[in-house]
Amino acid sequence: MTSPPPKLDATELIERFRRYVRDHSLPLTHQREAIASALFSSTEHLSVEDLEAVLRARNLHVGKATVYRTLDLLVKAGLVIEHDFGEGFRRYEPCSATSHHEHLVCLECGKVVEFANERIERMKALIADEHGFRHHHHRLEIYGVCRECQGRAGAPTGNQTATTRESSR
Amino acid sequence: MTSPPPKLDATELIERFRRYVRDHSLPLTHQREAIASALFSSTEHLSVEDLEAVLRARNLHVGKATVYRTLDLLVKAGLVIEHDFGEGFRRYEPCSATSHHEHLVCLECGKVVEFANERIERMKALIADEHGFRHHHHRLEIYGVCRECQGRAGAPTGNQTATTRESSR
DNA sequence: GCCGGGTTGAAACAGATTCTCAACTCCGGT
DNA sequence: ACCGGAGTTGAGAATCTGTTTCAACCCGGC
Repeated sequence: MTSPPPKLDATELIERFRRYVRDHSLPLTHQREAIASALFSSTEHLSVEDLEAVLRARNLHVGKATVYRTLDLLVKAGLVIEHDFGEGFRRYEPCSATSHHEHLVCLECGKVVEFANERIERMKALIADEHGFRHHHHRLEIYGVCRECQGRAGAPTGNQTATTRESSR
Repeated sequence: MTSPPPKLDATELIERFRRYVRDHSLPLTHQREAIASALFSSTEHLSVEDLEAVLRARNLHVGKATVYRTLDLLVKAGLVIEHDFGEGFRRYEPCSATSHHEHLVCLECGKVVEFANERIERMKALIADEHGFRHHHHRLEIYGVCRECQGRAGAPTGNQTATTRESSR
């Protein structure tokens, strides 16, 4: 369909993390490596819960406080991007090679598709400018129903109501 | 800079709310009127905490459960829009006359400026289409520093305190 | 005024994230 | 290899937003 989103590979990201930690004279602990490696080895948008599952599957026990602290560190290091899709918790994504991208979120199955659009990018800078804002970052998410879920939902009109998967929060 | 965002005025909104409640054979309680009126009388994006402050200032005691329930009702009635600016809590805005708009958020002082852009609107529909999504709604926020805060910048110490209410989350 | 269903509010609860603090680990210097 | 101290860890408590519970109460039709 479009370009498959190419990520920096896990080892490269780990390498950068080691360098960051060293350059800031912080200790490089097993936990930090475990968390970074677990997150970098995924191309998904992981929640803390997801991440803990990965660690558990690798037979590693890491306290949640440490998970949160390390994620903050990774974000600060610029190696991980934090997302809030309005689910009531955050998701984390390894920093991808593609400069910047937006997200399409399926309301039925939760699938997240990434896309980039040069024109929207430019327009945002323009709008910020118009209003005298110094642009820092932005957030664009489109919520809808993906092709697969549309097929599955086939029924006539009034499913407008039935569609929502009503994330409690 | 562009069009000033004209809101439906408070009395009109209250009127619609009364109609909605009546048409759904729900009781019109004092609490509901108080909450609706407090919210409608503001043009800000109020948090629940803000709203409770307004009610307190009017010497009205309303339980928070009722505040949340009434806000849900107002959202369902289409008279109020719910926002999540990633602060860890939600904000509510009286439904404006301008069909749809996006938000510029100042990272320093928290000011929120609204804007609408037809072209971005169209582009979003297009992108959803491209990826086979049935567009439901979206969310676009641009974060930056407003003109006033830019001027104030450079200065060392924190007005940061006075302005932002620095949500921890 | 009576009745009954919907509403209210205080408090308990839930889920995500942060804080606390004693024990422990990393790592540079020896 | 050993020391020491600064930084980290983890279990649990605490916090924060938001929801649920449930007995008492109000609205509105009769």
